[in-house]
Amino acid sequence: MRQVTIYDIAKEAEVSISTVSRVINDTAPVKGSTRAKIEELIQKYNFQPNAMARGLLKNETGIIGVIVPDLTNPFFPEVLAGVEHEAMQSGHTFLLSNTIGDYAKESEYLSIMREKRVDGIIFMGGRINLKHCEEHLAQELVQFANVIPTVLVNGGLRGTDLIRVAADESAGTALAVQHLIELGHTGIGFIGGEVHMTTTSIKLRAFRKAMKDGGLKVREEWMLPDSFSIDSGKRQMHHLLAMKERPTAVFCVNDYTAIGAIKAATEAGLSIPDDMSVVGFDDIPLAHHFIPELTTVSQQANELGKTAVNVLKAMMNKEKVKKLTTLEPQLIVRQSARSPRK
Amino acid sequence: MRQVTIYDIAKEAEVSISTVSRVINDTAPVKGSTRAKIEELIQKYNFQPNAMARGLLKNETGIIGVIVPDLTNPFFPEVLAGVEHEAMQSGHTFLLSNTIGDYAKESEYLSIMREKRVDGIIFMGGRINLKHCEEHLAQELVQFANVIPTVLVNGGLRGTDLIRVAADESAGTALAVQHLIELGHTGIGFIGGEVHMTTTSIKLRAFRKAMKDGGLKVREEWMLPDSFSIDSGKRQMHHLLAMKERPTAVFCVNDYTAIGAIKAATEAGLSIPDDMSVVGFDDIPLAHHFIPELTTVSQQANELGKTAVNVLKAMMNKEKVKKLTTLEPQLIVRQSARSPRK
DNA sequence: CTGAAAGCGCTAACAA
DNA sequence: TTGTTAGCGCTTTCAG
Repeated sequence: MRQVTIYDIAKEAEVSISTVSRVINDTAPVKGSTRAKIEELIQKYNFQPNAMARGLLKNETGIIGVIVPDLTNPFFPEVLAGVEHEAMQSGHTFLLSNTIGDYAKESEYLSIMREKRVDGIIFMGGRINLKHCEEHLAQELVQFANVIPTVLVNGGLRGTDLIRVAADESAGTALAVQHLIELGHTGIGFIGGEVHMTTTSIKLRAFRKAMKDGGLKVREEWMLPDSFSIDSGKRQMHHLLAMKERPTAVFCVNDYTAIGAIKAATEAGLSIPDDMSVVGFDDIPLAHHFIPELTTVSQQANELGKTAVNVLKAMMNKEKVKKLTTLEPQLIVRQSARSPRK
Repeated sequence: MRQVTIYDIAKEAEVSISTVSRVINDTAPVKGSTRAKIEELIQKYNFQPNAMARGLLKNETGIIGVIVPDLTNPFFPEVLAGVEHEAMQSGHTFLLSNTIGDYAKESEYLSIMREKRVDGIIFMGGRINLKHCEEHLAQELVQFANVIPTVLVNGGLRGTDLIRVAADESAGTALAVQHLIELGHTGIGFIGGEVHMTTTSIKLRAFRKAMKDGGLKVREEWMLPDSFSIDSGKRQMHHLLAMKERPTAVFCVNDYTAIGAIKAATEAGLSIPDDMSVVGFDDIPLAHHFIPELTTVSQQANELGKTAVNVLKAMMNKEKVKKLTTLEPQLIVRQSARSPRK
């Protein structure tokens, strides 16, 4: 089914294609009667100009590429919602790619996005979360960013000056740990995350600092990174429960691991928060509805998405933008943490 | 930053652009030495052909449009993951739109997708879930589908013969209710959903039928539709708890309402499933990790996404496809439902 | 094996 | 106010 083109409209209206183009884009005055006739025809055939043809000429697509590591982790849809809201304002749509942390897939998508000539991309997860990113992966992204406006969300590439938007995870961690300390906890554990990823090492460092600032000692055997899944939270809580001495509270790198930890503790007969306090990170929508409701740290995922788009738009307009835009996390106090039993 | 074109390559290689095109697409034999030179240049400049130019010519974009109602409901990311997996196989990418159930937004996105000349779309939620869809909304979609291959997921438009892929929600509901009946429940309530939406009316009807088949009477005051949110689940459970006579089990239209219902009951001092059984629908990832773990019905969201793409691809290849492809739901027995107390 | 040329659908000078 | 024309970057005959 061939779609109708500007030629079809022009022919039937007995004008040139330029005139049709003019009424479509309202780019120059057109006589009322011809305009009316053309508009009627556009209506009649439900004509939509071909974005590829236009894009080819104007060298833009109206498409923003978004690369996320894991759509099934509710944090990302939340960011996406923010991205979409903001993108829509300016008539941008977005091309989505789920990389499941596979670097090859990231490369592939990067390549596709270049072919498609997206107007800009927002990159999350994968290589930009690595403490030590392989040189060729880093270079690939740098080269990409040389050609297409790029913003990295919650990550970065050391030694490069790619534009970044990030929540201050260090401050967020401090908030959580301080809360636990104020509640009276003295033995606090750390669960989840992967040590080779910056999002974890940042939290690890902030955790140690907050403990020290609070006059507390960190017990190395209670430092239990693993991964970001619910199961890893469970696993490490089991681990903890098997010890003769346990912390009275744990900080988890995200809400998933916190949920896992609570699950494992509950199954083992503990009551959260009476027998142990747990705080999470991210404030996913379910945190509010879990039993018990999760005390956690909000990264303002939605805001993060909006901000990323706005920075990206500024770049697309060739405006000057800050290398790093930081969002302040907030502590969300709910039910999963309270003062320890005497 | 102008990107390099096929002309740049041709010039430097001292050949015509046709030859370059040939090596890119491997569409005709090219002398080894020239091919080598060209490939080297492509490498050197990191040349990527402009997809718009190619698309304009071949009249295809390699893009699949996906319209979803609510990204923050975990059911949809799950479907998307399936969509993506399958789309990738054939080199397709996807444009995503979140409509938050806003019909105007649906229209807008439909229009954008036509402009962008996507190769096909997958439509979920919104108008195709309405029991009575306004004529102009229906017509808009029908016209769209006339021009661009379209598959509707878990919905439809009565009176039209648009291609559909859907989980058998009726069978799924029966599975859940039968399970409850086998467990020994005789008083069963129904929570959540909106009566003007087919996904709800289908479940409502199947619920009534299953009750009847099981020799049970449905109590109208226990039929409590509302919406699909966690809060609506809470609200209706409160409602139920305030009655002098209550059911011993409730069927919820989705896992969100089930979670809400459990939450409200727990807060009111009941213990689930000891004091009341609850079954959900969808089997979102968290169903497995909630406390208690949710007994629910899986719609095979991931499979739904894959199937939709495969049907769509068949349509794009002008193959004949079935009007309706059905997926069988499965009962997932976990902890939130058990036999009632004597 | 390779080049010339037409054309995909549209916009934007430049004339008229 | 309108038409003519030259591309945007690429693929694909059709001739060599």
